[in-house]
Amino acid sequence: MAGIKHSRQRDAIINELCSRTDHPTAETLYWSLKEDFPNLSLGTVYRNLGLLCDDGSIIKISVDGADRYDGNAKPHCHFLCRNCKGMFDVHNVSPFSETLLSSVNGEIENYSLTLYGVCKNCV
Amino acid sequence: MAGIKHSRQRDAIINELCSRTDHPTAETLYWSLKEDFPNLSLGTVYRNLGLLCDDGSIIKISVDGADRYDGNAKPHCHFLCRNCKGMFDVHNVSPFSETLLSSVNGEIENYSLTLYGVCKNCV
DNA sequence: TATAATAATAGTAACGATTATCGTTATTGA
DNA sequence: TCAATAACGATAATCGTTACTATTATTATA
Repeated sequence: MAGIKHSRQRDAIINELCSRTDHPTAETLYWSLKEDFPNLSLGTVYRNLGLLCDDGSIIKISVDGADRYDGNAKPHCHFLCRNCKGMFDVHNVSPFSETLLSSVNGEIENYSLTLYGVCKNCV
Repeated sequence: MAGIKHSRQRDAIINELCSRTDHPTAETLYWSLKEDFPNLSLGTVYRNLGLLCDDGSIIKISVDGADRYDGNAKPHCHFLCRNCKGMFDVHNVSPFSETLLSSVNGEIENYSLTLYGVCKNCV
């Protein structure tokens, strides 16, 4: 395999991201991994998240403030609570109606749907 | 009216934003308005866009890179071309199916749906 | 119309998130 | 085991955005 090497840090980053469903920011991941890698660098986290996004194995979600990452690369929707800032998956649903698909002037390759509101935990 | 004054700059900002459909960034608006307001400040653009978002008369769209603004505050979808970076409105469509609505653990107040792909202009 | 109160501005510094740089370390294939 | 080099940690630089402050413009009132 030319050009790509393994690293304990990269394995730990993807492992940590995929083991949680809270769509953490780079910095959140960084602090979680600090326990096992006391001198982990935030730049390393960003660099690896970028690489993983590029090869399509994870997803970056652009939101207000710091971007959040999702270890589940299969397209799906998210719900963002304006109270607790928690982001939850909304699975197994296609948001696209026939009318929507027919009114787009282009070929849809991907999408990002974020719903905003207050989650059930926050009443 | 307590606390709010008019300003030529604010009027021009909302006027410019509402007269175009390309979902400009703050900086794009800034340069467009520079002609009429040679010493307009970028901070003024940001401040007013923020105020207008707060009172719900415009919308901010979080995307990769600089945020984009939409003078049309009525919820609707967007299509972002990965080639020309153009952002187009997708009108008169509700993206929500019954199955989606029923699988959300909270009350939906708003949403942001961006479709990614290549627009017809870019083949 | 002049005046006083104050919201809004321009200019600029500061900030937070992210990316780039660079010398050192770890991984890998021979 | 060694050489080549990808990845790292530390940190500087960049970018988008917000905050600060002295000045200007708007507005209500006399």
